[in-house]
Amino acid sequence: MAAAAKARETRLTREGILDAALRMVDADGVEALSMRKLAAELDVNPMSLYHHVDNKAALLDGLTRMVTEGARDVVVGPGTWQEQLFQLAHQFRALSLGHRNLIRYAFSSDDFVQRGGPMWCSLCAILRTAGLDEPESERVGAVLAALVGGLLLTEVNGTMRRLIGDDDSDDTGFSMAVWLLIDGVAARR
Amino acid sequence: MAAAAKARETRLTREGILDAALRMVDADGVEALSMRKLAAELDVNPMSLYHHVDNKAALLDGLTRMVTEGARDVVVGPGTWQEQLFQLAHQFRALSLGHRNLIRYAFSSDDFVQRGGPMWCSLCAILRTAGLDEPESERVGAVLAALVGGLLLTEVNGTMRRLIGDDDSDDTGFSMAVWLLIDGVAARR
DNA sequence: ACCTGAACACCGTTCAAGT
DNA sequence: ACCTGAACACCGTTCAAGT
Repeated sequence: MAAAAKARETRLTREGILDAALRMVDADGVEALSMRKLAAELDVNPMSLYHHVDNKAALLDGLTRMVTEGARDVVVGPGTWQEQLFQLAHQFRALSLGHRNLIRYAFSSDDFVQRGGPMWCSLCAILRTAGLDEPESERVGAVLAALVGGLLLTEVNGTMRRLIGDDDSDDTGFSMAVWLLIDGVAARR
Repeated sequence: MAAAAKARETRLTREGILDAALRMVDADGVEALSMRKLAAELDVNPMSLYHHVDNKAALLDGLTRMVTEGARDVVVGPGTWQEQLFQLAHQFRALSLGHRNLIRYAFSSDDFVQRGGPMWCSLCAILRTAGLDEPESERVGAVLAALVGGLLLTEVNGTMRRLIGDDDSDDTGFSMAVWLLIDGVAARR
């Protein structure tokens, strides 16, 4: 109704929808997100959403796209390739922990780790400075991306915490895993 | 109705429900499983299911329990600890690929890899024969269980296939990852 | 162009009633 | 003890109507 529209400070927008949806997912998980509750949150008719988003699947896709965009500009400082790899992994960890519920969902579907995506590229770059040749660094980069991706899931879904007692602040399990990977890479040089 | 009950060769049973549910999940994924469709498949009133299963969540839980039970009796032949680790990983891979849809769901929730579970125990045993002492083999075992669990998810959700071209029959990506892990373990001895 | 209400085809689950 | 039908409170989404 016009009253509600006027009550909102601004017109309904795709960005506003995504923001509200992400807040809901962060708070209560993907399964708690419904088009109808989202509309209620925005004080809007459920059907209004469909003017800005194709459907619920597209909405969730937009959400993961939005969050993984944040990985586009992770940057590692100077240091040995081991230190760089360690830093990189921890940056991705921090990013993932910021939106655990969404990451958990996104990674169980298949498009979280992307060939040519930020994670994959950063890995390959570091591997080349480690002394791996071009084709080998591509192969190892892909394998490592998969391994780190899987590792991140064990962080966001609580497996790591259950197995090691690892926590958002205590990252011993995660760090151990990353060092193990680094040693594995070292054996390939 | 009595006719339907008589038409069924046997009375409705928890096991029969789980079997049918697993078939549906294997065929079309967890999201395609509904209590109502499952009941239709079994030629039964939807509500009859609730006499054998608490609710849908319990049903899915029972399903994962059923499938992961299969891991209870994986066995590795003789050989070096490296070969044994390699074998073990591949057995879990085969097990996972047999029920990709369910595994994908189970692992995005948090109770797929269990401390003291079959995967974790087998890993620890092998690690001790590799020469790691008791506490170290526990730590490394947990980390490795998380890593292999994550790796398996990249197999069932198609990430590995996308990154490497790995397939059910072609396991180059998976094998590379496992060897990298093995080398990482070797560095810890 | 954007928003809305009514409607459709689904869900999981409770509860009282049947056998 | 097991099964059932009706009912409740939800879903996502389409479509015709409003501004």
